[in-house]
Amino acid sequence: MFDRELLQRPATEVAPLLLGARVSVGDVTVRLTEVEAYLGEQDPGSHAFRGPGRRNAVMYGEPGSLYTYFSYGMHVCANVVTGELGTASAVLMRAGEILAGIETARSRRGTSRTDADLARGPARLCVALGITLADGGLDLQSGRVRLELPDRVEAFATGPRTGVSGAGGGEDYPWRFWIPGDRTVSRYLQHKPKKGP
DNA sequence: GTCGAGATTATCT
DNA sequence: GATAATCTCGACC
Repeated sequence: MFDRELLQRPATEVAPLLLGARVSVGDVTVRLTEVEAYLGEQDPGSHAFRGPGRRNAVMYGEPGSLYTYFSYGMHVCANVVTGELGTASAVLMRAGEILAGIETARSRRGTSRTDADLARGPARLCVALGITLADGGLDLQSGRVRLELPDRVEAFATGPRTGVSGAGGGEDYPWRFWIPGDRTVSRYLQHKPKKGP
């Protein structure tokens, strides 16, 4: 199913609902196991914090669109745009489990050894699905990239965002959501225990 | 299995 | 010119 009204809610509410959702591109289908919420201009960790720009314009647009961006030069990451028109909230798809088209995904990601690695991480997910910058702004209901929401809400866990530099990371923004116990959840996002006194 | 450091380019100031 | 919502690789247990 694809409920656009559901996607008009703030990213922090939509994010847990996207867990277990299926994303399909061509022959490849992925089940989302980890996502992260970004609340636009009120969120210091968001690309939209400093206002609209060429890169993040899609985030201000229709909920249910695909927002793609380049990070660290070589990597592409994909978001689902949420919130009402004019708000810059979005949910970053961080990891997933390949349900179909695993051979296509494998051939695109020659470096992965295990199947669990194929879509573990935002950039890997995009490579496995074949999402590029050219797919940014597409409609997730009718475009090349399809999103299908789960029938039932999965059990989920929350935690602080990591990978966000400067303000916006840490415990003040516990907007990371994942399915507990899933092996496709990125390891470096798990709680890092510290050896302390 | 886990941990730590380096690479690389679109986008914005 | 600085910045970044990351990945890969090598070293170690």
